Amino acid sequence: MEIKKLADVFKALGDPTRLKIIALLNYRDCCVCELMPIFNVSQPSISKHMQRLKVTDLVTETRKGQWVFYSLNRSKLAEIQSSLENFPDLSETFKELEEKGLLVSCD
Amino acid sequence: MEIKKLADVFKALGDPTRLKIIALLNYRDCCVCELMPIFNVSQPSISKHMQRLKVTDLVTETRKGQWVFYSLNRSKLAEIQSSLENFPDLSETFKELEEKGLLVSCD
DNA sequence: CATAGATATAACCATATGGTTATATTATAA
DNA sequence: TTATAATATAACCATATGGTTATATCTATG
Repeated sequence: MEIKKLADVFKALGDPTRLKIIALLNYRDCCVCELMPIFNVSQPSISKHMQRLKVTDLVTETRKGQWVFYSLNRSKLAEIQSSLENFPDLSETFKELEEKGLLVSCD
Repeated sequence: MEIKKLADVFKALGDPTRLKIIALLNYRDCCVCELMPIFNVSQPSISKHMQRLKVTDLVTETRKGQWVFYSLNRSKLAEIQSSLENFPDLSETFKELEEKGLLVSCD
């Protein structure tokens, strides 16, 4: 995943409320009205968190009657996980710094 | 890791500059003056990013003469990784919701 | 000791974020 | 069709964030 996109996903994970929502969805799909009483926040607040998780592809939604159930996108989580051990190869960047004499040599 | 702390770490990862710094440190330890020319930002900006990565335990620092070299804390990364598949058990939360009749039953 | 280089900190500013209340929108039920 | 429940969106506000410039701190060197 490209760095900017990956940062957006980490930013989405970087909020205690959203992180707990993800832990809850890991247990079972939920709709907004179920999540509301867990967090002491308004309905629009939860709704906005869910949109944020949706646009970053961390959850998917399924309408069931008047409810919208959100599910954890486990494959996205797996993708994030692997991105933490497969960083982009930036050796080219260091080669350029080397050529420009911008690398510190000490010891 | 407790949710609030974990969110702080994800927040630290949730910035393109810091994420690229981490990818660079994955290749080799760096000091602030080496990172500066890579990003088109000021020295204090890089310095603040490094402090942020330091307080979240994502990097460690070692002074070598007038330079401070930052290293990636790989065990912290591993910890983050495992936190993405070991969420806290929140079944108790659902039990309470169940008792209060706050869970939606449909289908 | 005085100077210079590398890094950190302070103070400031524009934008992003996470909450709120008010108001759509959508789907079920009367 | 009208009323109600669930969700989404709009508009707003206080705080966090990421940048800046100016300045302090720390280390090596003349």
